[in-house]
Amino acid sequence: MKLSTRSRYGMRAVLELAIHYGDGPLQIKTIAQREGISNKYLEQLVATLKASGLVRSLRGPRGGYLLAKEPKDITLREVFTVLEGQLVTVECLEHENYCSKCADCITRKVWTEMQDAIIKVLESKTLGDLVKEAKEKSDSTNYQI
Amino acid sequence: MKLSTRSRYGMRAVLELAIHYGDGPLQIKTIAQREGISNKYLEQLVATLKASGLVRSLRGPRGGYLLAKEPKDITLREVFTVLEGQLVTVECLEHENYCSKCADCITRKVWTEMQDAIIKVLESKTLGDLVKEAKEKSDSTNYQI
DNA sequence: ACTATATACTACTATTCCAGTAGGCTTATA
DNA sequence: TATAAGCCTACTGGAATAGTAGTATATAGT
Repeated sequence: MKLSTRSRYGMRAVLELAIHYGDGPLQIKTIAQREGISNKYLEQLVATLKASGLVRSLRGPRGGYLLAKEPKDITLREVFTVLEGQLVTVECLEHENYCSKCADCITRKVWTEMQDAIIKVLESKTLGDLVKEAKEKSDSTNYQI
Repeated sequence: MKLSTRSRYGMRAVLELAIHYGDGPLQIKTIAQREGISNKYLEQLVATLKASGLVRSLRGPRGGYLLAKEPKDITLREVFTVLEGQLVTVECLEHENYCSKCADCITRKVWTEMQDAIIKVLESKTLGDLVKEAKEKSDSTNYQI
């Protein structure tokens, strides 16, 4: 059960957009450089985010990407779901089929609880919260210098 | 983020062992048949479980597998960890490296919380609990018949 | 109008992991 | 000693991951 780079890179990129929310568009190459991610690969990830409506873009020189909503109005669950496809640990959680195996149904309940726990964490946080954390962090860093 | 069949099959197999704890060894083919899993594939999964010490085996005719401990003394976390390798969503949660990227560290904190939530769920349940659920379930089923 | 700079779109690819299959070897019981 | 179990190793098709590459398109500034 590992997170793919999709989720990790994607979440970081979105956080960058959130941190610079209100400063005009941010370009792929800027984010990619800053986060040490492949330019072209990130382009594809961001395309997914754009398709979902979470992010919008401006083409041409001085263009780039922006969050479509305020950071405080975007939960991590939204971002994660877009990046990771669906937040489903087992298929049968979605397709409500009849299930003949007893042990299967019991364990399925476990997976459901696991999934709910994940959702709860992601739902409880917005990009705004992360931005705040990031700001606090850089503040304390500056303090030490 | 999908569960592999390793975890799902493995957990179901272990639950079978737990349900029949005290009844002598249970054979691979029995479990595989009962759960609709490939015989040979399950054999490999159970081998992992045995290597971890969670399960022990008896060779020869009338042999099979048994839980090494009482169901009530085995948490789902133990089982899951053995099956899924490590319960790590991101590498850097383990390898405590210096991390130069700000957004990375912030998101990393999110992944940590997510992982902790998963662990909490799995740690709070033992195989004994699942056995109880399974028993209750089959009881109520019998009632209806 | 031209040019530079950005996104948009599509196709390809190497590598790894998943989910098995196959088959011979070893051990213990009846 | 036959046979029924686990033990061990190798192989394999297919899908997903993590990219790379190249071209098309839009637009801001000159």
